[in-house]
Amino acid sequence: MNIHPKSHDAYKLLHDGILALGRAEQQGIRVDMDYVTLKKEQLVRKIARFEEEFKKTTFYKHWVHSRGGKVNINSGSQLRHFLYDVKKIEPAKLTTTGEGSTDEEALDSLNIPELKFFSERSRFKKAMDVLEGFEREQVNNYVHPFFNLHTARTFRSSSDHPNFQNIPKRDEEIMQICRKALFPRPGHQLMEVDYSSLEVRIAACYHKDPTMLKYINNPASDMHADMAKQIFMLDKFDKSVHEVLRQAAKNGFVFPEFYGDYYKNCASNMACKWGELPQGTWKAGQGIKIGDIPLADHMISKGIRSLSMFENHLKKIEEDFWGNRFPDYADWKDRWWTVYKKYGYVDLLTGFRCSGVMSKNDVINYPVQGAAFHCLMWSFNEKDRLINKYGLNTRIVGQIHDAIVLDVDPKELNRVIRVIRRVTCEDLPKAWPWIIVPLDVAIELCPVDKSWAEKEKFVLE
DNA sequence: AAACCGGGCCAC
DNA sequence: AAACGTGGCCCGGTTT
Repeated sequence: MNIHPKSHDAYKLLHDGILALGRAEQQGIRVDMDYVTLKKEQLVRKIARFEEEFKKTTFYKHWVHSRGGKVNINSGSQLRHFLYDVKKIEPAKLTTTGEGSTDEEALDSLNIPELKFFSERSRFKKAMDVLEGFEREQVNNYVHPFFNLHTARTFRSSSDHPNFQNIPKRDEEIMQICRKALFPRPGHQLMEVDYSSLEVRIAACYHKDPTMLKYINNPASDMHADMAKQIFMLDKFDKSVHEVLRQAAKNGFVFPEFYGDYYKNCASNMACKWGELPQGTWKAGQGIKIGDIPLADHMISKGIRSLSMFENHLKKIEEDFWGNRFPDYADWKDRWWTVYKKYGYVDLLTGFRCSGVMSKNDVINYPVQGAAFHCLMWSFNEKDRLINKYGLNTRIVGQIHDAIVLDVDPKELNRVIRVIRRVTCEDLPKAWPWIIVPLDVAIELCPVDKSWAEKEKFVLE
């Protein structure tokens, strides 16, 4: 892995970047330590309650008995041994080294109700870890997350102490607990600017697939809804009614396929993890409603009567996906792999070079992931330069791969939004002509003096 | 006691 | 060919 020897721009991007990121690190994000102290006390009690309930179960008592009285509730290997060696349950899922898995999904499919206390405990334990991280790293009520440009194989960034790039978001309750700790400076407001579907758009700059370019250029079109229609065999697709199916198609098929997954994994994952599909058994009456009909009945009526039939169905859809829908994208993947095998490296559109031992999936993913982040980095640098040039009180405080987080002076709000839209969506494509797709950002804003949990969509009037 | 590793889980 | 890409952190368990 190295930088393309001819690319001065690539050096400059990182040199400017490390300075701009350093200023964000120095700025920091305010932590409400009174809240952290109070919330930690509540969490200690909450975690203890789940633990007590769990310890009352016969499942736990058997576990303790099997070990002669000593169980560590945090020990996955002890749980694994008890489930798969002592009780001789067939693991629903294996780890990479072939052991029985004890992750939430695996435990769920064992249908052991007592384990619910265990998984609930884990959720709040996670929140506890995040708050303890903030507490440990704060100095005078500010955390200063580090942003590294020298650690990721893809030329992305990483963050640590504390990691600003993996604070819980999707589990609403856990998100609230964690993000209620983070505040702007007094009198200011936090703002997040996200590039919309950045990796998909940057991938299109490499492969230039006409169908994908059409999807990107036409905001009324919807690739994931189209795939949901095809996968679930629906003639018409009402997005508001079928949002669950759209998400299932997006997260269970389209993105995994882009990353290099294939139909077999997609089929079994979709059947149990996404879209509330029936658990592989395809029993009539199961699943969400399509009109008045449960999804399972709908699929059965279309001739998909079992998981293996669904697998075969997805196999055909995959062939159509790469063979007919995005053939130029598929060609690009093959070409890229051929180039790597011949020369031993692939070059990013941003002047960097990935070399070393890579799989085919690596070869198609690294350049996209890296170049997408570099778009963010360029915008970050330019925004930082303008804040300094104009002498604003607003500060950039962090970055999450395709998003910038700012601590905004409300008096400067309109100006900041204007500048950031111009920099991210207009100036960047002018600076980098290889960007042949429109870029778009979504802005979220917290009220003045409110925490990061209070983010709301900001709509330009 | 430190170093290392696998597994799990959070983010994009 | 290969079979989901990139990170960081916590934890238990083992090796050094």
